[in-house]
Amino acid sequence: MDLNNPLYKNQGIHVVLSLFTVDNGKLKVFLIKRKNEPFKGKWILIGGACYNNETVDAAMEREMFEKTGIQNVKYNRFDVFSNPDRSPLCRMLAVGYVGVMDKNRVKYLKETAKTGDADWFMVDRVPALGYDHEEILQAAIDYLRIHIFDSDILKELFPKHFTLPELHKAYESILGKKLDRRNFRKRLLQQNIIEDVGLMEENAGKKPSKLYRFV
Amino acid sequence: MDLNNPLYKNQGIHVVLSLFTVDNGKLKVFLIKRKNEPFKGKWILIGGACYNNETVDAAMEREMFEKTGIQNVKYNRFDVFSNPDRSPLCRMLAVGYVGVMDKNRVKYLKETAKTGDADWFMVDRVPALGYDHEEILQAAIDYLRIHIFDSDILKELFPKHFTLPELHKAYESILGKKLDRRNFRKRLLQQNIIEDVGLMEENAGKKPSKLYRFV
DNA sequence: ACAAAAGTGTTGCATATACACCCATGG
DNA sequence: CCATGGGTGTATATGCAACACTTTTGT
Repeated sequence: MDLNNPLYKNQGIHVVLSLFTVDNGKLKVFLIKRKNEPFKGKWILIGGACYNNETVDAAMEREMFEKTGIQNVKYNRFDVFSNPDRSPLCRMLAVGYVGVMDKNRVKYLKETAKTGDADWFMVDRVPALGYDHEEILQAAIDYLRIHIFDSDILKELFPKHFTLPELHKAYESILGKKLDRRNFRKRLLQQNIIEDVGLMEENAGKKPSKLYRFV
Repeated sequence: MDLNNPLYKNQGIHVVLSLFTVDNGKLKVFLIKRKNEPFKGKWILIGGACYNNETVDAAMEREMFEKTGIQNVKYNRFDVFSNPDRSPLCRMLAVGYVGVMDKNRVKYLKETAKTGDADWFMVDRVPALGYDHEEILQAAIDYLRIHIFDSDILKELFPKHFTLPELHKAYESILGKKLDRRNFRKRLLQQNIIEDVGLMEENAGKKPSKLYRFV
């Protein structure tokens, strides 16, 4: 294999993270406004180049930490995006990830060297995105919906306690449809991924709910 | 993004195909003996570099055609392998694929510029492989076993007709366990991916089976 | 008629869905 | 005491697993 063969010279690897949260019963995604070319002024997903000494997972964790200040959260690698023209500078392969977290824990800087601004957007009100990130985001949403019940990917959405009605609303907003309250409860409880904390909600203005946590 | 930044210079993309067949009731994988460095003399899976003007799927189809003479078959992309040291020459990311085909249709050359030899190996009698291909192969086998019932990936194993007992044996050899004949038949038939041809097996030395084909 | 393998049907279990009632709180 | 929303149970349907008998061929 010849390193200078123009057929496969100047290739690179992107990691791209679709980071979701549920805020006020709405599924939102974290976007960053580019300050530099290419796609200056456009919004994009969290992402960047994978360094030579990193696995793609390590690169994604580094990007997540740099852009959100959060570490050690669960994420899922879900697909590869390899259109040769997806990045204008050189041929970049993208590895796509899905992550979910509590929006209040994300501490992003309004001004950094590479990013101008950052914010959460409702997934049905997303602006035009740079690169092929609209395609990647749509694939990420599809992946999240398919795997929401067979993965504890929502763990980080409630880092401490939560009530089942809260979790129920989160599922409904992600799936975009209603789920029966009672069946939802049974299903989650017999999955053994959540447990009763033994405490109750307080001052809710209604009958208090039990508090649960992910195990 | 700086194209000469040593942090992400000289990266490349491999596509790696674990091509399976079922021969004499045994699951086998297609391996090629390397004729050149690196890993000269070692056996490896089908694979190669992705060119700059190709998607990874296109690169995999090209590699499959170059190594087997077969085109237009179903394959599944299943994971990414990104250990920085997985290839000795430079940092190469690998995209893993699974494919299945009729071994008699594979026309490989015993001598080519890049490969010395090629053969089918029973998956539990595989020699030491070059690169990280043992890890990739194991992941491919796991993927094949998990997805054998929810995909028509076996279509190419029987390009023309087949009997249900034949298909049954193929499933058992891939999964490495027994499956109930009657439940297997019901399950396959109600998936609507196979159909009765209307003909019968001939001269089988036993009660003839109906012939089916994939739709 | 017998051995070998193909073809078919029934039953039970587990999981998911549909659905109705009671309970605790704040006002 | 009433409105709101939380908590629980039961009946039904569907999918998968366990299992036994009949049929067709070659010898």
